[in-house]
Amino acid sequence: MTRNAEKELRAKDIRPSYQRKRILEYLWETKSHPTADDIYQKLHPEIPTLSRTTVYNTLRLFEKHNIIQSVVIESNEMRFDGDVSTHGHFKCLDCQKVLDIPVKDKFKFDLKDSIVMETHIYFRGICPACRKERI
Amino acid sequence: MTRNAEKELRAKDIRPSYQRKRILEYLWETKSHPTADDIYQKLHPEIPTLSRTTVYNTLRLFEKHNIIQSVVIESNEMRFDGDVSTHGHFKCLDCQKVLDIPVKDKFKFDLKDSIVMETHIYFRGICPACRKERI
DNA sequence: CCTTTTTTTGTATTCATTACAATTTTGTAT
DNA sequence: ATACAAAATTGTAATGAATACAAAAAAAGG
Ligand SMILES: [Mn+2]
Ligand SMILES: [Mn+2]
Ligand SMILES: [Zn+2]
Ligand SMILES: [Zn+2]
Repeated sequence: MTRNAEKELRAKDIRPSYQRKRILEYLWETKSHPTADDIYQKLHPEIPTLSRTTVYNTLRLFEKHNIIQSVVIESNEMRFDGDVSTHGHFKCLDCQKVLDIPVKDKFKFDLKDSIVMETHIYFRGICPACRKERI
Repeated sequence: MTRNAEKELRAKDIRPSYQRKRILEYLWETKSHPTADDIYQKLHPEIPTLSRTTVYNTLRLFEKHNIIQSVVIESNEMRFDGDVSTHGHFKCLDCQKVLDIPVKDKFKFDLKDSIVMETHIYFRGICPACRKERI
């Protein structure tokens, strides 16, 4: 099942420009949780006129429409995720990668008097690959 | 039970200067999860010579020694917490306050191949007080 | 005292993000 | 196709939290 960026953008009343389509497609195909600049660096060769501002604008637009979500772990880098389902993240302090962590939704918090709009769970530590390398 | 900042700093081999003591005491007595600048604004009248740099330096030093923890919810504001126990946070999108949320540690994630050093859980939404005001 | 080490301070710098205005592209009607 | 209006993109300037740096002040140990 391969998703259609153009259709999904139209469904949200967002004009499917080439830049927007490629940014969305890239977020769908990567699991690296890239920063805005990562996305710019990746797409710039393919779209030579691409501007960083467009990347930032597009990401903000997509997030507002719940097409993507931002992942904030370090205060100096906002990462983006094409998977908007509630799931956790693991940031490796060694290789700096951010990995997905499945979250069992059994886990319920007692926030009865609040309105919860977003749930964020993340861990920091050493990922399996880096742990092995340490022997 | 009122904690002694001077003693606890000495125990970690950190010289208990007046600035350091007051920053730590303030983080213990407030539950607001202040930013570095909040702390500066609060203590500046009492310590007229206080520098923002000292606040930043001190917070970084304290975090490295696990005396405090930083709470990152928005990518443009690092907040600080004198409570280093694992607990969740709730950021109200209305009044902008960050509240503590008790986290039952029954909740276990299957991260068997990783080394987990930090666990962070936070929510975004509308806090009980703001919800009431909305009638 | 004097000397060395540590801490604090003010200023300069960095860098991710946002603001803004000009240019380009797209959509629609003539 | 052409003309015009609306929307998207772009480059540059501005913002602001955090850090780097070096000088000044304070503390420690004789
Ligand atoms: Mn993810
Ligand atoms: Mn807290
Ligand atoms: Zn790793
Ligand atoms: Zn509120």
